[in-house]
Order: sequence, then C-alpha cells, then structure tokens
Amino acid sequence: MSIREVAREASVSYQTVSRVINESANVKASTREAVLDVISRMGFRPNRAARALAGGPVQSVTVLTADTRRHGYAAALEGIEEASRAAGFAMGVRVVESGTQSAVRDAVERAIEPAGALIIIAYDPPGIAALDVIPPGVPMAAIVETPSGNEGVGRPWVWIDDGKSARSATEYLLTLGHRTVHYLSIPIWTATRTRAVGWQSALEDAGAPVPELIQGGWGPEFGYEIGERLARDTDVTALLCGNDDLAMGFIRAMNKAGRAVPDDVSVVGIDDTPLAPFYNPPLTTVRQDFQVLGRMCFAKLLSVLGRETDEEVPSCLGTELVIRESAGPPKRSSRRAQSARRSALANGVPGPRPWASSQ
Amino acid sequence: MSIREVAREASVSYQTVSRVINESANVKASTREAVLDVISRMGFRPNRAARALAGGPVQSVTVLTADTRRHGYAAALEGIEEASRAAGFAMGVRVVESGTQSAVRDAVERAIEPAGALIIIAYDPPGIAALDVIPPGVPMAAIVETPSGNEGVGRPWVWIDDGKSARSATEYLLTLGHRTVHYLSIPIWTATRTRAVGWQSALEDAGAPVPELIQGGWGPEFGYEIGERLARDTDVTALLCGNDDLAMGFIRAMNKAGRAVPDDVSVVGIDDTPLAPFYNPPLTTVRQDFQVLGRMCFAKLLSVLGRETDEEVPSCLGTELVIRESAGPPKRSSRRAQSARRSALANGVPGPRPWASSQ
DNA sequence: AAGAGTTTTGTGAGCGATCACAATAACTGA
DNA sequence: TCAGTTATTGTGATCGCTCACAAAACTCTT
Repeated sequence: MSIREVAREASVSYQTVSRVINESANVKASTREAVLDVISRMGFRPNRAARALAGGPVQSVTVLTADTRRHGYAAALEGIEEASRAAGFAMGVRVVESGTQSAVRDAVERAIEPAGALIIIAYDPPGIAALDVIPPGVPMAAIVETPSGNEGVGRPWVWIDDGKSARSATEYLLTLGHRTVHYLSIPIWTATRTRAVGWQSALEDAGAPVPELIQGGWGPEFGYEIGERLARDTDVTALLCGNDDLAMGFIRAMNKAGRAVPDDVSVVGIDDTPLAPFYNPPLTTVRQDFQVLGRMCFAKLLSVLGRETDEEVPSCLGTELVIRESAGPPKRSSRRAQSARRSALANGVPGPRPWASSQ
Repeated sequence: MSIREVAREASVSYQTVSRVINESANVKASTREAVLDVISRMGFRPNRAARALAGGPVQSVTVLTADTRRHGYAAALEGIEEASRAAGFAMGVRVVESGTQSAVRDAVERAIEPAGALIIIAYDPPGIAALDVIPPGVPMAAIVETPSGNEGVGRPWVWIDDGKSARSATEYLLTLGHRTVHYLSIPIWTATRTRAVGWQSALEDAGAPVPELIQGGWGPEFGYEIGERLARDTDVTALLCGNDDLAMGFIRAMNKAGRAVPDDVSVVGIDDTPLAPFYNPPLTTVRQDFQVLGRMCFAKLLSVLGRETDEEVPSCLGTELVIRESAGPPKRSSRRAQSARRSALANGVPGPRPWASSQ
C-alpha cells in the first residue's frame, strides 16, 4: 500500500498525502482530516526505505556502542529503545569492538547508512573515537562521561553527574567514621576522571589522607582480584568501587579470605544494579539511572532533529545514595584481636561465613 | 555514490555492477574482478534503503523481544548482534511490551518494515503470540522454549535443552543426599514446561517425593519473597531455582532470616549469569549459553534466507552443571538444634552473618 | 560456416516516497 | 469587480537499486 492508493481513496493528489503525513502547514484542515481518516481506515504506514531514499525524515536511529550487556550500557540502551519506540522511531544497534581508526570509521558508516541518525555511547575508546568521526550533517546525540569545564554545553550530549556520586559515597563513608576511603576505579580513559576527582576532592575537603587510586576493570573479576590482593591489608577499612560489579567481586574475595563486610571492611558501589539489593550483604551504592539517561539522550537527538524544541532537554542527570548494608562504622579493634579471629577461622573453627570456601 | 558511478568507472552497465554485488552467477570472471576492484577502490557500499525499496536482498534483521535486560534475552541479543555483524547485516531491536493481539500485530509489522527479516525471542506471551502473526513469506527465525515432541523439527527454531538443565541439577542435589528437592520456577506459559518436567521426572526416577511446584517470576525479588515465606520451613533442604536471579534473591532472604546456604538449605540456579561465581556464596548452577544460542538462531535465519546451507544448523543447545558453593549435603541436625541456633541469633548474639539485616 | 543453444551484458520500468516547481483556488483591497 | 496576494493542491523528476526482458557475444555442433 502506497501513498498513491491513499491519495486515490481520498480523492487528492499523492503530494497532498505526503504533506499530511509530514505535517506540512499548508494543508486545509478539512483536507487533512479527510486524508488522516483514510490513512487510519486503510492502516497505511509510510515506507521507511522509500522515505530514506527520497531524502525524507528518517525516523530511525542506530546506537553505536562497544557493549550491550554491562549495566550502564544495557540500561541506557533500554531507555533509548523506549523513547525511540514512543516517538515512532526504529532502533538499530551496532557494536564496535575495537577503537582503531578504521574499525571505528567503518562502524560509523555502517551505522549511519540504514538510519541516518546516530546515538553514540562514548564510555570507552571506541565510543570516544567514534565521536570524532561523525560526518558533519548527520543528526547525532551521545551519552558521554562528564565533560570537563563547559565543553559539554551546546553539544547534544548527556551525562550522569558521577563526580557527585563518588563524592557523596566518599562523604558517607567518612561520616561513618572511617579515617579515609580507598578507591577502586573502573577503567579511566578520559582526562576528566570525574569519579576519581569526586572521591579525591571529598577526601581533601575532609582533610583525610588520599590513598593511591587502584585501577580496576568493569567486571566483578577485577574486584575479586583486587580483593584477594587487599585481603591482608588492614589499612583499608572503607572502599569505594567504581561500579557495583567491582564491589560485589571485591566483597566476595573478602568473604572468601575470611574478612567480613561491613564489619572488617565497608564497601560502597556505584550504579545500583538490579541485583545490588539482593547481594549478601545488600550493597550500599549510588543509584545512577542510565535508563532515564537513555531517554534523555533520545530527547536530545529529537531536538537536534528539530522536533520538540519547546522545552530544553537537560544534559546532566543527578544521582542518589542508597544506603543498605555493605558499609558501616569501622571496627575499633586492635590488630591483635583481628589476627586472632583470623587464625581461629583458619583453624577451622565452625565459622560464621558459610560461603567462605574452605579450600 | 551509486551503482551507476561504479558502472561508468568500470566501463560496464549498472546492471552488471548490480549482478556483481549480488553475486549473480552469470558474470564473466574477469568482469567481476574488474568491478570488484573498482568497488573497493571507490569504497562503494550499496544503499540499503534503495535495495529494500527495489525488493532486493535485505541484509538486515530486527529482533522482536519483550525484554532486553534479563540474562537470557540480553545474552541472546548479544549473540545475534555478533553473528549478524559478521554476516554484514544490520540489526534492529523492537520490544513488545504487551501480548495483546493488536500490540503484537503492530509490533510485528513495524519490525518487518525496516528490515524484511525477523528474529523472535519467544520466551513470554508477547513473543509466543508474535510467532503466530508473522505474515507468510517473511524470512524468520525464533528462539523458543523447548518444543514438545517434534514440533520443532523443520521449523527455523532454536532452543536450549533446559529440561536437561533442570534434570541434572535435581539429580545433583539428590546425589548430595537430599530427600527431595523443591522447585521454584520461572513463569510458565507454554504447555511444555520443560524445566518443571525435567525436575519432576528426575525426582520420580529417583523415587523421591515430588513437592508442589512453586511459581515465581523472573527477578530476584520473587526469589526473595518466596525465601521469606519458606524461611521457617525446615522441610525444604534443597531448592532448584528456575534461574540465577531467583536463586540469589532466595539466598538473600535465607541469610536475612538467619538460615545459612548451603548449610541449612542448598540452592541451585539455572543460567550461570556473570555474577553467579561472585555471589555469596558462589552459585552452583547450570550454564546455559544464550549467546551461542543467539548465534545459532542467526545461522538459522541465514539458512532460511538460502545462505550457508552447506551444513545443517543445530536446533538444540546443551547445558552444563557448574558446581560451586551454594549446594552441599543436607545437615543431619535435629529441629531442636536448629531452633536453638535461631533464637541465639534473634537475641543478638554476635552473629555469623554480618549482612543479615538487624531490623 | 551457419544455425541453435548458452553465456554474458544492456535497457526500460518501477519500488514508494520526497523535492522543486507549476497551477489552481481563495482571499484581499481599491 | 479585477488585479494582486496568499493559501492550497497538483505534476514531473529523482533518490539508488532490482526486477523482467532484450540484445549481443560467445560456444558448440553438424
């Protein structure tokens, strides 16, 4: 079914039908009504391919990303999908695995081709590289890490105020009475390592010593690995993790090593993943709503496309500390007491932590 | 840049170029070479919209699904994306939220429109309904629950042998010495409730009593809720959960109620999500590789499309029990001992489980 | 070496929409 | 009332590709 059939049915020219479906101003109200009526009666829907070919409005986006599974990415993707569906857009997904010039260039081209509009998730080298390769004129919006200064203003970018996340988590741990808080970070690629800065400045503001930043990765395995390394280090009584996965991996390693969370070490995550409330112990973390961020990003795209400009789309999304049970006051026990407890455990005393593997 | 420019450059007709890019047989080898050469030199890539409009091969799929975040869905999506990208396809995603006739019909239409080919994830009412609404002639493949009998043969369907998953998990728990194993299921919509059947038949084969099936949901909150309800029920010493989220939620509830896993209750999940090895305790579960399943599904689609028919694409994917620490032998303690321990805990005796919320 | 058959290549039309422009209809005001 | 505007509607060409078919260029035979 085409525009022409609708036109015939409504006794107008096909161009008039085109005008109606494109919301052109110069159509008499009565004609518009009639055409709209026929359209809905016939169940007509404009053909996307033909539209794209003829240079019309595209009504589809493809999301360029390096990942589809990790919390932030997946949640953002979900938000974008919801928003795009609500706006009648089709959504495509294209992942770029490598950040090399050619790979990124190719991915961008292939992403543009079927859609015309682009959303980029720029949390990693491939995404960041893609940002620089978008041909001018291509409608685009991006989810980025907090830009430094006001680099972000006027750009179709959205981000989460994760500097504040790190700061509020750090402050919370300090409030609990910890001397300082260590930081296990997610990978750092941009110059503006917002979370790290938030953590560090919170520490400095409180006059607390600033320990060396520990670089981790995205997944729980990194948290676990670092946890194994830090298990004997009684200096760290409070740890902020760059995300919840890291925190969970770390806690697991602690428990396996016979140290309790939060009794021996307090751990706070960032993100509030769906599983965080159900972890053992439930994770104290900072909620970052990537789903909303995704929706914001799509709204930005829409405004780039010249639609819905009536109200300004915000660029920065706030966060919220969620207090659960993985952080508490530091224990004021001497080293002596601690090591005694540990050796008891090692000797096979029927133990408190049933999941602390015996091997 | 169009097919015609390439044609001019290669001194052939545009149709010949079309033949080359569509791998038509009737092109002289030397001509093909020459055209291919020009194509790569000019960096030409056929326009998808034009192709679709003219009725050519589409080279894109859209995945119709009710969810993008839960483990099975997200992993399958990832697998499909990988495979489709490798084959040069663009991938779209369309979610259907409701299973009503009209919603499903609409979603199917909108999914077909931009792509021409469809993959359906039919793990829920919307997906299952979509399966019945595909217009004939539309290339399609689906990820489904294990079909009953040989309903699946000859159809472009792939599935995971989750009956075996449930069976092997149940057998494992029985081997550990449990009298029977309870089952907390994911939602059941199809007549062939494979996991339930696998569980039940394992029980029957072993001559163990078959407890009533407990219906849950998908997320950890259901596991938690059921866990709260079952915390006092010392009858259940072993629980199989329909997925890992359920298992984790359940374990959390157990721990909160002061019951230890696996000491008081053994829990086994199904899926092996990325977090399962890092849960407290690490989750014993059955690995189901949805990512591979996604790739299989795309391969099925390709064979429906008439490509790569050289080798048969398998329909059923096996699973593998992963033994970690959430299941163990039943404890042979009397009720008396158990309740004593519980009351000690309730009285605030410095306790073994630091995450068992005190409130 | 000419006719028949088989490859290989080329031409015209059309997919369903949009653009640019032309044509008509409906209002103005003097 | 009629030219002069402005609002509305219509026509042709085009986007980049693939169909269906026609034409040319090769094979073979006999």
